[in-house]
Amino acid sequence: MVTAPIMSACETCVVRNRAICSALDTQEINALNQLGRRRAVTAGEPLIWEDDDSLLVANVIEGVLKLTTSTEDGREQIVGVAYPSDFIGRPFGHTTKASVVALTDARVCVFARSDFDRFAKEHPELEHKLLERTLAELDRTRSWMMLLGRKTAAEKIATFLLEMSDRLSDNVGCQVFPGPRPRFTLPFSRQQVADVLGLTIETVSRQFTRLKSEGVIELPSRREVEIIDRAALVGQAG
Amino acid sequence: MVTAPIMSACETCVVRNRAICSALDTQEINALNQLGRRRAVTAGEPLIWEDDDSLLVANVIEGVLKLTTSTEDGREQIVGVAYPSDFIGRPFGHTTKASVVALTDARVCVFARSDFDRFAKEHPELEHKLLERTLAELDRTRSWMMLLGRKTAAEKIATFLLEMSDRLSDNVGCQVFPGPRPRFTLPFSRQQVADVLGLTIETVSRQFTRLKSEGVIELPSRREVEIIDRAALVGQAG
DNA sequence: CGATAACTTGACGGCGGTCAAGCGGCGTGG
DNA sequence: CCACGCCGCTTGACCGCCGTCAAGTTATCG
Repeated sequence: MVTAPIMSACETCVVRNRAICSALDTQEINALNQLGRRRAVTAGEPLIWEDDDSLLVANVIEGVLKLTTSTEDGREQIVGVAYPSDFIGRPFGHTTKASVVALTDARVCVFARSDFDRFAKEHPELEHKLLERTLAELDRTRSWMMLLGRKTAAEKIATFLLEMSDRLSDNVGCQVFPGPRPRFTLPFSRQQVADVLGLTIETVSRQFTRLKSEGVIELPSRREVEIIDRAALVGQAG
Repeated sequence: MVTAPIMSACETCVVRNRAICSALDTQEINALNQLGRRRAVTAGEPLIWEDDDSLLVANVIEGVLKLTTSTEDGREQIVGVAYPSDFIGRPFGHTTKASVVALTDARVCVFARSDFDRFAKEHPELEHKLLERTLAELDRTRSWMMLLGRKTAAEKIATFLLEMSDRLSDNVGCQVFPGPRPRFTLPFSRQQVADVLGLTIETVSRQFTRLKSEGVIELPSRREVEIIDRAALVGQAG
């Protein structure tokens, strides 16, 4: 029986060239591959718990996950959303303050934090990628603070739909006509949209209905959104 | 006349061992010193404008600065606060989406972004420090999202006062009795407190008055706060 | 086809925003 | 030293957005 050449799963990984792994050459990525393992997470399944010892870090290969914090009395706020090629977890010696739960079925590439920390310190190029990613995430998070602190429900919904349109079309890869597609499937339930925007489920529902009745969007099914009048959304986004 | 030994200003800098510079040895910091310059910023003076080309990055030596974003119609949200030893600005090729304005008279150590970027890539230890700092800032920002999205005005104010108490006592350096001091001077006006918490100035004022009348805090002057009943604040922080 | 969860819709009320007036501390100038 | 004016803050009255509570409707799955 002929054995295939030794080759890590990384080399055929769909996010090989987009995740922080892109900083590594073949030899390095094989070394990293030894430390990690692939793992499937089904929709709704948690990957990391709030106030966990944060033993895990991971790259998202496929699917969408939410990062949340909660108050003791059960109020929840989604503080981040991780898409394919995103990095999740908290390296370098701190406990996470966010839970990570899969929104869709997902595949991730997980590492023990201690292993990852050690490997990263020995590979500055990897750390540089991680730094760029973290800086970008901080930018995004800060613009979301503006939304949470100062925008009305209508503005929040409009901004959210525009962002989803951008984000989800990014993940399509190559489109014949570039730019956000007018139609997409939300990875969020109504309650989760509310948790992203700091609203209640009823307010989210009412705003969706309003936009539909104004002819700005169409709602083919519960999870699908089609943007009919993008300019109107931009106008309402504040 | 006897000349003093050549020595960069960095070596006597008060944040030498706390800022990201602590990653560098004497020779390296002298090289970095060649690239930067010290600058005084008076209270209210801007250092970086929103949507700027982000030509500057800086370390805070002394004072407090705010990072803000605004909507076109003038609503403002403070998305971050920089204290001594904090790093400000956006390295690695992106425009900032936040303005930076001094809240108190401040001294910073500024670099052209391009110079800093180049230097950082050649000094992985510096990048590592910057990464740790950015990760910590992201954690803080995310917990602030919880506050903005899900907490009531009373909870916001209580959380804010506790955070200020922690932050400002940190900067005292060595205290005989460790732990947050019960009294401090706010670097914020009422309007700025409102901009941090996503409230209006009137609501902030009313909440302060309420806490005072409940005997939880004392307000010796407009900018000073004394925490009388810390447990009550913790209880109200949600 | 029924059960269950997710969502929508309606009625109502309260938190916090808006508008407006009053207060007070501080700096300036007489 | 005191009078004045300004600016930041406080307080009050009112109201609207959005949260709460409840009922009705639609998808989904056994």
